[in-house]
Amino acid sequence: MSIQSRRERERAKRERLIITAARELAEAEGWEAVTTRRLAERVEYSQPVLYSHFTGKDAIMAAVAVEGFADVAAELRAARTAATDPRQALAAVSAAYAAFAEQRPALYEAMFSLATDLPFATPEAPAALHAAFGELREAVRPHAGDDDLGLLTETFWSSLHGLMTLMRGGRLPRENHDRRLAILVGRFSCPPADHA
Amino acid sequence: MSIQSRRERERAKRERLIITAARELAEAEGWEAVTTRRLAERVEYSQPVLYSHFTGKDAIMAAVAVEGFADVAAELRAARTAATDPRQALAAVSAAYAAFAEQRPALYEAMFSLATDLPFATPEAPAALHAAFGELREAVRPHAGDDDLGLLTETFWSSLHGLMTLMRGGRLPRENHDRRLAILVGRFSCPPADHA
DNA sequence: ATAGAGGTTCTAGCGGTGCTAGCGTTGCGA
DNA sequence: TCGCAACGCTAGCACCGCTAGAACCTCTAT
Repeated sequence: MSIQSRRERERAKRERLIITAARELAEAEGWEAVTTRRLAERVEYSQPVLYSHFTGKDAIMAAVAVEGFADVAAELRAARTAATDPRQALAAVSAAYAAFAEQRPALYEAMFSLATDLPFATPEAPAALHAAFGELREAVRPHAGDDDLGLLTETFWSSLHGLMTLMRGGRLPRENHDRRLAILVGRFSCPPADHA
Repeated sequence: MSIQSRRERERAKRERLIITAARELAEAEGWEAVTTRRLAERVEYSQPVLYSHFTGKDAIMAAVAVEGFADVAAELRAARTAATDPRQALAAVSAAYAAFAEQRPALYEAMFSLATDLPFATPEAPAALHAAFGELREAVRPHAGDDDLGLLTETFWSSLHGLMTLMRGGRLPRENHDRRLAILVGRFSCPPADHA
């Protein structure tokens, strides 16, 4: 019993080691530099050890992504609770989201571009993901007007995601990023009084 | 002179063949199935021939992407000019954009996710790209209010892009796509009367 | 007509990828 | 102390993008 539990502990520790090594390597040199050989070398085990913990490279990236959801949820929460009025809260949360994507590009990529088999808009999705989405939803809530809150949050989140993805891919010039963000917040914090 | 021009014609024809073969293969099986070996086999030449036309696989994808810009520009234009009032025009253009992304996922991916070395927001960008952006801009123009038209268009485009990428990646459920699109159009077709 | 020159295309291979079969070792349990 | 099971390793598979150099084919000039 004791021996087995010790082994399980060591296994879990090694699994954490793999995840953080993958994350560090990705943040330092990008995901294309994260090969199973380099990752194995970094954790000082052979390649097949990775496959005793994860079904494949995708699963490792998914594990890194789950870490990221917890991080972004915390930062969004901090931004939202520090704000005073609803409009400023939306702006602050947007800025926090953008800063996260900008400062941790590889992590962001794992969360929203790679790791395609992660469950998202279902109850099976990681708790941290629900937490992050919840922060966005609370920031959006005062601006819902007649719109469905969940769908509005998804739409706003998509807009933020689009801005960050296109900017990182060189599709949008970096210089006017703040102004674009302000425009987005302005449009979403204007609840359409009447749709007629 | 004649011989040389014939050779150039044949070369150009073969280049078109490569591009369309890459596009068809990508649309049929996704870009991960487009390997230089399979592509070469499909055009019935050996691999090195590809490299006598393009600097690498990235350049082939970029060529496919440029084709896509022309296509999407045409469809956006058709949607915009068929509309009667500004609000409906914005909705129609959005729907056309979404339909394009939905029906040609591989082409869309080449345009906006892969092919990272394409010049975008500069005069050197492909003419078809400017045309596509121009269609969006004209659809957005009546809704600009106090916002800068160019930046507003970029922001709106980002939102559309975010919706489509997240949906294609399984991050958003497909079912409420139309409602999200309607929310987006509603928010952007409501020019904020006062920012105070 | 024919030999040579030049350009074009092919075969073969390099170093890398994700992943895995199967062997050798190690350390626990009887 | 000995057998066995679990574990991690070496070695290798099929594939990737890409390229050097040989082979071939066409056009030119004698």
